[in-house]
Amino acid sequence: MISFEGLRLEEGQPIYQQIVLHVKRGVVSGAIADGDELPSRRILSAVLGVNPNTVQKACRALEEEGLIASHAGARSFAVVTPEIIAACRAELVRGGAESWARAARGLGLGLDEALELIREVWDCSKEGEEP
Amino acid sequence: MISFEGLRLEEGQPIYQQIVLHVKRGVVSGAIADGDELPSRRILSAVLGVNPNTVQKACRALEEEGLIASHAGARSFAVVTPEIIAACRAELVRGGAESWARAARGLGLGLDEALELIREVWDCSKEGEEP
DNA sequence: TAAACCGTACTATGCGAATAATACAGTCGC
DNA sequence: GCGACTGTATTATTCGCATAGTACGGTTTA
Repeated sequence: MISFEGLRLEEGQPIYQQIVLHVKRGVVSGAIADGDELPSRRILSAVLGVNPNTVQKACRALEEEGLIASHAGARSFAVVTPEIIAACRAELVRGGAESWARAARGLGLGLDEALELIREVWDCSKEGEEP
Repeated sequence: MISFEGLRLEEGQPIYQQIVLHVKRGVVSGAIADGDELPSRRILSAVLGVNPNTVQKACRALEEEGLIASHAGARSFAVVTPEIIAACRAELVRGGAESWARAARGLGLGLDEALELIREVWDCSKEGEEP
């Protein structure tokens, strides 16, 4: 069963996108394997404290991207292939790195400064991680 | 006069926040100096192709943060102090670095992999820069 | 088979962002 | 002083996100 315990909803971004992102992170980190079952729409919405329609919207998006498969009437389950893992990894890590690098360059940072900054905040980012 | 030529509006984020971000980037990169005049709300809204109220909302936010000063009836101008530059720099670069580092760690990357990824996308981010 | 669960769809409502169209008062240059 | 500009405020409308409630048909399982 796919876990949504670590999902902390934040405002400023659509909830259904945060749910999609949580699944993609799980796929990339290996927490979600091929064939893993999703909680039902109703149960997941109760767990997250959001509306079932919001969960359904996220599931619809996930199915359109091929990350889950839904048989009307039965539980949905994850579809994880090496191609999907690679696609999610590229989207999540590399996409974020590119946008940050572009921003840093636009702000006048050099490569060495950027690398040093990452080194600094890397240790900082260790604090506050869940056990 | 503060330039907004390089501002390319994207959907998915409130326009007024993008305007605020553009000004902060200009302050950090040195493109905006203390006392620089802003285009009028009406002219800027025409240039960006958005509603004057949206520009006004951005200007209101900028004034509340102390980045611009507005005398009712006269042109607004930028207020750039070393403290403001430091604050903007911290908010823009370090904030982005922290969030990306946290995401990369959550995805199972190590520091060395993260640094290597930044090195890769750094060259990639050079392409597509405006002259 | 029948109850309990599942995915899916639909309409209605509230809210914030953005748009649109004004209106008013203060400042500047002639 | 006067006209052209400025910042500021107001109301109404549209759109996407989230909520709320309900309904239908398929699947599972006891």
